[in-house]
Amino acid sequence: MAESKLSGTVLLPKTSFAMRGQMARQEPLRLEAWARRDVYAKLRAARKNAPAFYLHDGPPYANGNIHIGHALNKILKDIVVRYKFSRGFDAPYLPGWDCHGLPIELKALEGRPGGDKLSIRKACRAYAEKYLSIQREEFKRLGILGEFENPYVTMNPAYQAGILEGLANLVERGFIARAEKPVLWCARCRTALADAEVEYEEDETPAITVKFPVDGESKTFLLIWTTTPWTLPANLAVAVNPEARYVRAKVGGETWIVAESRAGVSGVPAGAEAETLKGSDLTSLTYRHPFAARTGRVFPAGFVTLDAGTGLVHIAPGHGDEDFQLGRKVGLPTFCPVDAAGKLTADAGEFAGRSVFDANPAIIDKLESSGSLVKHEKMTHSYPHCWRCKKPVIFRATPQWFLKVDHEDLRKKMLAAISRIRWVPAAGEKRIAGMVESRPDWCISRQRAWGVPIPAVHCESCGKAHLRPDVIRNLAGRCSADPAGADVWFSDSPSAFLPAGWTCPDCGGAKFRREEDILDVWFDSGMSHVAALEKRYGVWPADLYLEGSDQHRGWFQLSLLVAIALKGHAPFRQVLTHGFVMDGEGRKMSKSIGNVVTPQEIVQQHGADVLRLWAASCDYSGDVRLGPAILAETVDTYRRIRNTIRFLLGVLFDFEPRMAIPAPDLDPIDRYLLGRLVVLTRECLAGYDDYDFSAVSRRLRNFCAEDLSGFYLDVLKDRLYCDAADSKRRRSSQTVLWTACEQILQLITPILPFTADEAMESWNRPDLATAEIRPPQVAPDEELEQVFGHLLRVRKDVNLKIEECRKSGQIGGSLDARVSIRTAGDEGSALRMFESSLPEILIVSSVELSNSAGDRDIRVGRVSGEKCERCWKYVPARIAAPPGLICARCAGVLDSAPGQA
RNA sequence: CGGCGUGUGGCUGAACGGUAAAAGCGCCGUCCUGAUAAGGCGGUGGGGAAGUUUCCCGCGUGCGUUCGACUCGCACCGCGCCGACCA
Repeated sequence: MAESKLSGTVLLPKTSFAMRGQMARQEPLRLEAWARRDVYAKLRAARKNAPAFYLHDGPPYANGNIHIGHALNKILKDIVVRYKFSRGFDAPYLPGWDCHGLPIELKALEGRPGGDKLSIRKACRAYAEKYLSIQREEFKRLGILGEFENPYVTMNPAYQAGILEGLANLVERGFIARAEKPVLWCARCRTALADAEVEYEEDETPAITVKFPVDGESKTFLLIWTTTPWTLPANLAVAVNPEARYVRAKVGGETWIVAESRAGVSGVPAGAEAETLKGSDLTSLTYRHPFAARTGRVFPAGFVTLDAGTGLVHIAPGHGDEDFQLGRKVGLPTFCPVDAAGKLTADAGEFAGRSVFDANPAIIDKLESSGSLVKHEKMTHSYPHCWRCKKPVIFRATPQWFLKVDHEDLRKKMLAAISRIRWVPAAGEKRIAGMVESRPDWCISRQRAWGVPIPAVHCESCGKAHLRPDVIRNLAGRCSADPAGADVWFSDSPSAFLPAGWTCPDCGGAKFRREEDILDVWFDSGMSHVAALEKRYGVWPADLYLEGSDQHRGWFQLSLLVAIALKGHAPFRQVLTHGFVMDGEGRKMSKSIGNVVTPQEIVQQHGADVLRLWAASCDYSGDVRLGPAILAETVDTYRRIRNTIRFLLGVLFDFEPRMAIPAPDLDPIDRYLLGRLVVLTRECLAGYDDYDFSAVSRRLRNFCAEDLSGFYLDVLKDRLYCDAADSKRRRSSQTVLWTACEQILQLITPILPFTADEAMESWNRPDLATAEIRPPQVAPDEELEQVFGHLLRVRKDVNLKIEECRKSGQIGGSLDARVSIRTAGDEGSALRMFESSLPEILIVSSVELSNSAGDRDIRVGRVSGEKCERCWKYVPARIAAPPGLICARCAGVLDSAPGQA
């Protein structure tokens, strides 16, 4: 057993860094250690006077467990934050949560339909708190670094105060106005409904075609069609498609105007004499309302289609969204003669007092008797119903608070600001600009319970609503002081917030009712740059916003809107967006398909670092994919990187910086690798700076696989294992390996913080965790790179020949090989320069080099001689050095250090 | 239906308008057993003649611009995000 004794003289890698990390189990322990050491605070302290980089967090909604999209988003953010720290920035990360809003209110309401506003709000708060805690733990488990113990929370009184202060400033500047807008309304529940609160069911309704007499032309009528006769009392106009073809058809002594393609179904007999014209030809006409004493006009509207009805659309701005939009565009009032109970009001004339659905037959009768009714049919179609009481809902205009997008040129200023922001990817600019251009005024009020109140007061005598900055600020002040926060608006009387003795400036009234509406949740989160970032850090604007691409319409836009209105500047300098997570085939993840991948299961199975590596590997500029195959690949990549680190740590077990060889004295192959390392670092830093993390992770993986495992480390094994421990050759390599290990650990830290930390711990290098990354300071050596270019090409071809030899059974391992190379030119001189190192570089036992007149020629055969029992190379003659027969080099090593091991 | 994106081998993904399938992974074969639940080396798109040397087709589909198109333009299809779904 001579060999086993000789094995003891070989310097094999030694490390406590395990080959398999068991990350799912190890990471939680590491998290505890981070919490104990408070690494986030340490990092911040280490960068106390450094330039800062503020990534401002977009608050997730505190509802449900986190999904893979949350994980992608937070991991990308954490990579940025950790990278910025490693480049010497102070990069605070203040996570936030969005807590108000309908989904939570609906959840909290489940199983407890009753309750007053304050008790509903209490239940909502408890619900949001619960999920905030759950999500916080889930985010922390991913290794996200930040102020998780003191996040910004939109339902916290201090934040609510921030929202209100912002609102007060907007009111003061004249951005907030009250106007009517149609909303989905349940007459039974007497409340506005959100889109999420309606369900569509098949319903039977009347469908009538009605004649509107044209002004100034006798016996000429516009034919309109509707399924909601009760909206006719609110009719103020008719819309036509300006591009469509219409006809004036002669029908029994009358002229009916209708879309050409709809004439038949609208009651025009086939073959009727007809004159065709364009929709735009109709837009100057006026008509008399069929039963109300007023006239209306015909307007062009792109939304008019010809797949139903007559091609002429009855417009009631108080009862339909498109009607409302058109009405606003052309200056029609928002006429809504329907009250909260769904009853027609006095403005509806003879139909006053009837509920809208009862009014239908009465109105049809009236039209019938006045000869205005052309057709009366029944129709079934899907119609919205209240999800609660299951009754059909109506569209009804009610007063709402708006933020005026064109006040003080806000829209123009937004567009100007958009062009000055760095959008990553660049397409984001076009996307958000298009949305801003076409966005309507922002309706900021919601008729719900769970949110920040809009502290307006209504005069009891004249009904006028007053939204006053001083009242808002009073409430803000109360919020800051009272743990109940904005609840005080609902628990206290409105006069408590008014100046003493204040009376209604319109009518002198002294009694006031409080506004019950709350703010849209987008107002909450859109204010975060002041209510969180600026309040907490005194910093404004943020350097970076980083969210999913859906936020172009959401958070990015509304934050921008609020910021430009308040401050005239964008709240961010750069905006980065990522796509959505699809399954392995690029399909949307859905429960019904069963292709949902959760971050929880990946973390549990493979650890957070694998999930982070996946996030870092994908090209997030579009949608990204995640499925079993992709996950398996990520796991393999992780292992490759991990094992390379493990080997580096292993071969550095007996090295310390004091043993380092000065740069000029390094062995050429070590200098070569150092050069590669410089390139690696530069490219990785450039990748990080461009937010191209997939380039970074690919570059790191390739470096580990190709430069290190495939070449450098493989070549080095002989000298690291078999040379004398403190030989210059060995120390030279270790000098560079040391640097390589440092660099790699620092470069992977943003992506694989758990693994990097584990390695630093095993290496006893806690200093690396807070150190800045710097490329090794070495001058590029082009000559050396060229020479190694030649060597690597030759090596490739030698390997091909070796493989042939192996296939034919002549040799097994490459050390069984003897290589002869005939070559010339630059390659020849490069090889000659390294002649004595060629066996090592090629990992063979002997190399003969000769000049070639023509093409390069490589031959490989079985080496003769005897195998050294220590280093396994073949030599002409072995030396007897108990316990075995070894080569001269090995004998020398054992002589100088007999106890080596 | 509209706006904005996106589409390259089994997977992740490269490619100034100029030789496509870079590189990696996976897979297959093989060596090693001193990185060992590791590591090295080699091979690996489809179809057709054919056989170790050539030829044809292949960057979602189809047109177009060009001497030349993965790259530019148009249309269509698939997928995704955001909206509009109505009188």
